[in-house]
Amino acid sequence: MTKQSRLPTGIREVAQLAGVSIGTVSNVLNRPEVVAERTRRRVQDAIDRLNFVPNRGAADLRSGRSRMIGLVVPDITNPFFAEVARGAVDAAGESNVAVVLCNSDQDPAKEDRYLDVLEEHRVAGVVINPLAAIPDRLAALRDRGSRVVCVHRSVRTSEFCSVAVDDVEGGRIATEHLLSLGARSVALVNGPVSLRPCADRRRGARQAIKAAGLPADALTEVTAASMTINDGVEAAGQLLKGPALPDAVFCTNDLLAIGVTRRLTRAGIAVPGDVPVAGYDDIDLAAEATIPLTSVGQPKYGLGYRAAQLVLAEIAEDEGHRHERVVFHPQLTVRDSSRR
Amino acid sequence: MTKQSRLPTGIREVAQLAGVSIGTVSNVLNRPEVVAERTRRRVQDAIDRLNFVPNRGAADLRSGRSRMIGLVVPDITNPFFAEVARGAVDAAGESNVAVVLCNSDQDPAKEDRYLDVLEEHRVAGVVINPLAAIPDRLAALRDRGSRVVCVHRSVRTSEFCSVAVDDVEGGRIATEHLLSLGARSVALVNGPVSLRPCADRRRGARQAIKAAGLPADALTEVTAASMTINDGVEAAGQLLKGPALPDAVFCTNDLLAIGVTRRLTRAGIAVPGDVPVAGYDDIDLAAEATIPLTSVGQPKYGLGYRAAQLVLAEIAEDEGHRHERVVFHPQLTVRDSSRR
DNA sequence: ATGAAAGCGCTAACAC
DNA sequence: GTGTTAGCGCTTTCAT
Repeated sequence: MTKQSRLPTGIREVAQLAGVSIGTVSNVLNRPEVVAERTRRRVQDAIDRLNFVPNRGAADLRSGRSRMIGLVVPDITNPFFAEVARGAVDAAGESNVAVVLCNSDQDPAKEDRYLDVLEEHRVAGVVINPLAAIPDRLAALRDRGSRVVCVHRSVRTSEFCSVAVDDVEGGRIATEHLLSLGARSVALVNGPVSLRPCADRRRGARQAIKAAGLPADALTEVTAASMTINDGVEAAGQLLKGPALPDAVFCTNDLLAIGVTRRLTRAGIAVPGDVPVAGYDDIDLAAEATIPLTSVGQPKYGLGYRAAQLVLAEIAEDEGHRHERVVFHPQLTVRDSSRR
Repeated sequence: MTKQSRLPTGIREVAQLAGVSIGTVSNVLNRPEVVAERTRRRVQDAIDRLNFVPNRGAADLRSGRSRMIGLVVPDITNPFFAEVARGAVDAAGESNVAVVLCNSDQDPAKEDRYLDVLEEHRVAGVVINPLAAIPDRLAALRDRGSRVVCVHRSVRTSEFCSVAVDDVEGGRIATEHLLSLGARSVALVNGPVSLRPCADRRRGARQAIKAAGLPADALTEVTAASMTINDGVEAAGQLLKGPALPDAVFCTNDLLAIGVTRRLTRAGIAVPGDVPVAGYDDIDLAAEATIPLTSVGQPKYGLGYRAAQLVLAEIAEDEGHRHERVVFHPQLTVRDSSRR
């Protein structure tokens, strides 16, 4: 361990020890190629000996740049957003950019408070999963100099870069898979269609039915109030009370699917033997369930990673930037719940 | 939307519009009580009209303070640390302190790189789940002016504040619970005892056995190479091959417990009827398993929240601080897997 | 109660 | 190639 001087060592002490000016030290820090090899080494030695760590805040202040971005998610405790965060932090880390984590909790007031904090810190950019109603706030943020990219929520305007995954496609491939198993009728166990993802996934399911040449009523719908395992159990109850069981069940999230599977199994209906089931999101629980669940996965890590990349690129481009709308493709993982 | 001046508005433009000096503006920002009500209002008006947002970085630079802390966890994707992070971010948020998220990935090199970044940003403090070997690095960080508190890992020295949960106690209460069900022998399905938590939980289990007046060999041990569901399945296989089944099984994590339960059930052994099972960590999967799992839970959110509080307190105390070692108590949640 | 002035640690022209 | 100098936007004495 090197001896520490009590006062934080700064660029000038490095300069003094190396016998150069502070400007030169700054140069070896930021544009090493411009300084003579010999001096560069001497300065580097001083830096090492003094254990000097440059003050990024001071540099940022002076240069007008910033080595920080903000990440605003509803809740880092949600595994989906934990993955997104991981991707974003990794991407930022590669450029030595720090990520400030904010949880909006679906609460506009909280979101606003955190955006204020990010603004005060003059972050170079923000990756955000925005609440529906906040486009103006985001525009203001951008006008203040922070680049903004939206993740996993389609923004009407093309004012920002955004990255999302195609839910219509997800609904389609899940349903196609079920149909490929020979199903002629499928039940859609859905959450509130007021939620964009639920509406989109349904749209995809309908497309698949239609494309298969089946009548529209080959797709029956059960709508759950929310999207928990218990809601799935209840939904399956409805299915069981109906006139005829569907040939297959597509649930728009995994918890619903697990609930449905449990209820069906308990009623003596074999999954997948009698009725194959597919879910959505591919949460950990899907793979680890008693009957491993077929599910549509989203490239969560990729979402975050790409979003951070976009924001970093936009920062680097420094004016003259065309917004990009990246759309990822969901991916179907077939497991026992739909294996014949 | 208020009109934006193209150039970011600063304290001086506020001063000009309000007809006061910049010093006064600074005062209404930081010590409102010291400025006359009338002036305060005028300045506040100007701030609002100009939509002025103070530059925290500049303020920090000048004042030597900092409104940021770092959070270093192995992996935010791990639900345990996601909860910890949530707690830390919430606590920091209450003091309007930004949290920079870092994932060390159990990789000393990465941890080191992130600590460098935090150092460059001159964060006021760091909440960290440190790798075993890094005390010196932490000391250096602290000497550089950042307060450091360790979370969920006992640090030998009392050089830092730390917050952790008592694993010995956790092992004890789980085992006591199993014994209270009438078990006279229990199998401990453990991970590598080179891991501190595994060793501690075993110690707790032994304490419980001893306290119940049972011979030491009433506790049999199976050690798994790692701690997944599959390892649990295998461990249960060993149990089944043994001369006699134990009266109960305590697994030092939930995945092991789920694997054990599956294997036992498949072998016709009823859980909890024939053999009650308890796990550890109380992950989501525990409650949602086919047979909901009894498990020892840790106050993850609390760990993070308290850790951040400690670091903020230490920052505020500004010298003359006695390090605190906070120990949380684990809590047993009884579910079907051990319900008679 | 307010204003004037001196920096915080660094970068970026610009001279030499 | 290197040194000088003027700030970045703000806080903080110290006068007034």
